[in-house]
Amino acid sequence: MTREIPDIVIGRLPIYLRELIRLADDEGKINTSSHELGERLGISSAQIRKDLSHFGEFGKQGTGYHIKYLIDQLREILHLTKEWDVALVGAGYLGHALAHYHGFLHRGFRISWIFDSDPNKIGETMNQLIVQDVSELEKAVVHNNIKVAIIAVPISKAQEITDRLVSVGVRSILSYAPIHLTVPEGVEISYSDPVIQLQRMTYYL
Amino acid sequence: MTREIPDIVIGRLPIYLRELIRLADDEGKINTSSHELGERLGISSAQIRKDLSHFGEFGKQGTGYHIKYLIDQLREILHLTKEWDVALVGAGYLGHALAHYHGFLHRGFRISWIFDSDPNKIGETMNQLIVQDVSELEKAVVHNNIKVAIIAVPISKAQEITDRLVSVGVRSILSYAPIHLTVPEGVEISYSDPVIQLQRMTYYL
DNA sequence: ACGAAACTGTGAAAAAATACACATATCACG
DNA sequence: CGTGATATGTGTATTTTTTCACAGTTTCGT
Repeated sequence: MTREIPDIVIGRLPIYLRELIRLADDEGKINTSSHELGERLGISSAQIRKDLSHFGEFGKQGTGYHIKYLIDQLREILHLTKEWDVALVGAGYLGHALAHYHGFLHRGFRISWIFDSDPNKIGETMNQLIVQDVSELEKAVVHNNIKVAIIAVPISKAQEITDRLVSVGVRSILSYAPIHLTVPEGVEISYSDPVIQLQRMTYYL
Repeated sequence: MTREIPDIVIGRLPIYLRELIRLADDEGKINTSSHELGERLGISSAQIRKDLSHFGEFGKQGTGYHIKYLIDQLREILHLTKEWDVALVGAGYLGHALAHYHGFLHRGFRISWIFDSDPNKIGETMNQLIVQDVSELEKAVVHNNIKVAIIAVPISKAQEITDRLVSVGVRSILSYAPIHLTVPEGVEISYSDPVIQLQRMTYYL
């Protein structure tokens, strides 16, 4: 049972989780089914059941899933039972937007440090946090045992910042720099480049 | 040859394009190979060749690919030979960051309109553009024949804005709202939710 | 108490995506 | 001019992912 679970399955779990929370909190539902969830997400019910079956049996035949219970299970699977401290590198427009984003806190993450190299930005306050000199990066990451970081720096600095983060123990990186980054085995990286997404879609236009 | 090309293949083309441009512009290279490109992107060379072979024969045996030529071909395939006007809906922190992002212009997109519903934001200037009342959305989209939009509004308004965009002809939507949106057949949608990406990675922590 | 309806979890089948491996072409260089 | 090194494009094999379809459980209404 606990063999290697496909990455593609892991990638769908947060989407299930997000929709389940919406079902529970916004619509006050208690139970749901793979069919209902799939309908809402544009995913087949069989796929949802198969995905969940990698981790255990969370539903009940005839009844479906108890939403709160499934949410708890998914949170455990995804290691979201604690709140992860996140280091944000880059305090430009995007860093600013991320610093003020309210969506992290209820979903398992807290931006706890913001770094920049621009002397004009260092010392500035962003949503309660003071922008730190990026030269303090390693010290802060080690000292606070940070495992998760977000990179919002220019292309030219992205690989260097990545290397520095990895060197002090960061193992999950979300990068907004439009460039492929090289990381060692065991470090997860995820990209967000709006242009890549738009370009994919214009193919169909 | 011109049968249906898998979406997953289309999704990789912009990544190839981005790296090729980097190879040409930043490193001054003239030629490359599927091996070199794959090495840099963490993709197998066979996959790159197979992907490209869906569209034609762009390389030369023994030599590889002429970068500029391949860039041009990819731009044609992805319909990036013209510049797409983009409507940005939502002028909050994120909309602000997107409005100021310099990465669109050289890669085929121009944010041409920004909309918001907040009277305090309407009329404000953002990177040369004046924030418009969202009630003008339909008129502007139709009048300027806009096909591409970016949504940076709260969850509660995302589906409504999506429906309105679609109703006036928008067919490619990039949404930053953390919610699944329903669109009719023939409309492409792409999501960006940093939390989903982070949650996927914490599984491995 | 019982039949119909609504579900799950899962082997097995089907489909899709990736990797292999090789015939063939080009180039550099002696 | 010939040889070795380097590459492509692609048919085929392999692997991965998705879908099918059904036995079995639960609930509900009567």
